[in-house]
Amino acid sequence: MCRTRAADPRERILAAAAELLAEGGSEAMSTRAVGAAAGVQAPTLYRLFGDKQGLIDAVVNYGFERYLAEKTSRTPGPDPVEDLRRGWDLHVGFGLSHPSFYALMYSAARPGEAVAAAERAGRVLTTMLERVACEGRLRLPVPMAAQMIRAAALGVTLTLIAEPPATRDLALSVRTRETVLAAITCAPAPAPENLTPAALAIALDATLPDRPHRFTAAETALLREWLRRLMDEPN
Amino acid sequence: MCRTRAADPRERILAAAAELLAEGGSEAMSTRAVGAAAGVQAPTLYRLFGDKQGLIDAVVNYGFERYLAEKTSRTPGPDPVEDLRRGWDLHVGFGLSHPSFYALMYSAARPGEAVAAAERAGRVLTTMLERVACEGRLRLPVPMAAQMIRAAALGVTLTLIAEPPATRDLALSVRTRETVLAAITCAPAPAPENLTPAALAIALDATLPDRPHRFTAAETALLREWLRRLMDEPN
DNA sequence: TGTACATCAGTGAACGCGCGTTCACTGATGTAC
DNA sequence: TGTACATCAGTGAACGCGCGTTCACTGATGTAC
Repeated sequence: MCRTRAADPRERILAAAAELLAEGGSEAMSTRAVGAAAGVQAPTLYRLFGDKQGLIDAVVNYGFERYLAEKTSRTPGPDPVEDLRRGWDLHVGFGLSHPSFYALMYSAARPGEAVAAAERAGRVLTTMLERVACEGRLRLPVPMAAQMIRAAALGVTLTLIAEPPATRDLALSVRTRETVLAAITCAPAPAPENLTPAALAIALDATLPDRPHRFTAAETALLREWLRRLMDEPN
Repeated sequence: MCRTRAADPRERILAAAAELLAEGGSEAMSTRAVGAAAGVQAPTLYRLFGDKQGLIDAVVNYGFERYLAEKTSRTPGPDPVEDLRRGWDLHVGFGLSHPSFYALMYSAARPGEAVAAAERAGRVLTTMLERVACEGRLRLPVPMAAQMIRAAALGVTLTLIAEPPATRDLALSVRTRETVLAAITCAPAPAPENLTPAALAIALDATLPDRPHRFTAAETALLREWLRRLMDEPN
């Protein structure tokens, strides 16, 4: 018996759905089309993924995972700001090479709930920013910095996706990236003048565990409040 | 005969469609629902708007127009950068108060074609930037600056829309706005040190008519090429 | 002023399609005795 | 080792719905003579 298809129907379905999504956008990924392309009857989809939304979530994760896997290792480099730069380019690159996946992941404004893959990417960003903060090189609190980067990268990626590939100009991405990074971070060397109270407060806030050793909950809360007050100090 | 409805069916249909769109998003705006809400049979829609897409375009324009109308006059102020700021806030404000309209206008990634309203807004932005350029205060060529502002505003607006209204923080918008504006423009007073060759080239390029007086087409093209080369001069 | 007719914005009803989903059943696999 | 039975991943076929769209017709309005 020659087997031209993966034995595992789950894998086969995900691959078929991913291809339909890549070729024809989310509209092309109907349950019927997926079933037909994977050589599987409708109830199989429902047993494996619950419902259509479950299938969508699974297939977006599948595409994102595969994109990450084909890229270089995610081990952090020596310069955390350089890591941010690489992460930005990875984000934009994924959007441009998989626009339908990207749209489902980020711009399909389903109320409140984010796709698992997007949340994972968000946590990676937060980790990177905490490393920057620990070096005293972050000018903003981590959540604010993360939100700014994410929003700017989203806008740039969607803008470039909307552009016809012929006129697409990555200069928009590079320029916006550098603008945002410059606004968020300080110079590479932790020069003394960058170790402002604000930068140090941000660094401390990012380093602090949820409940520091020998601190009560109330003390921790007050400390955090003070740190946050310091973050707004002018340079 | 009491008439509780606008006499003009076109107006009635647009109002009904806009309400459906605002309440239930683009899915709720089916031709049948619109017809029922406006008290009109299906063929009337098709005679007035051609097809569903025509209706969508019309209703998005309708919503955008009404939003603009209820805002203050669009007369330019003395400081063109301040106008950019106001325009940014107008953009974000429209997105937050009319998320479904906004999604159709900007993020519904239909291949290539933009909605008329979005194009109009884009032209307003370009005009504002040209005024900034004419004062020698633009660091980037107008199209690049426009694209950066638009991309950043898009990302910020979509991010805030995705946020549940309770945790929405306009600080993201303000911070990103100022970051981008600072990267794009120079100081308010046209201090001599800002009148770099690059800034002046940008100003000249924006001021220049399509075919300057007593210039041939070839001369104009070459001049523009040189100006563009000057724009990349480091500060 | 009155009649015949063209125009056209609307109505009422239906067409056909593709969708997400589910019902009843089959056949292979593993397990208890 | 052999039989009876439970489990469960799959099949084949259908349900019912809402969608965009269109057909054939009506009744009001304006116009020519």
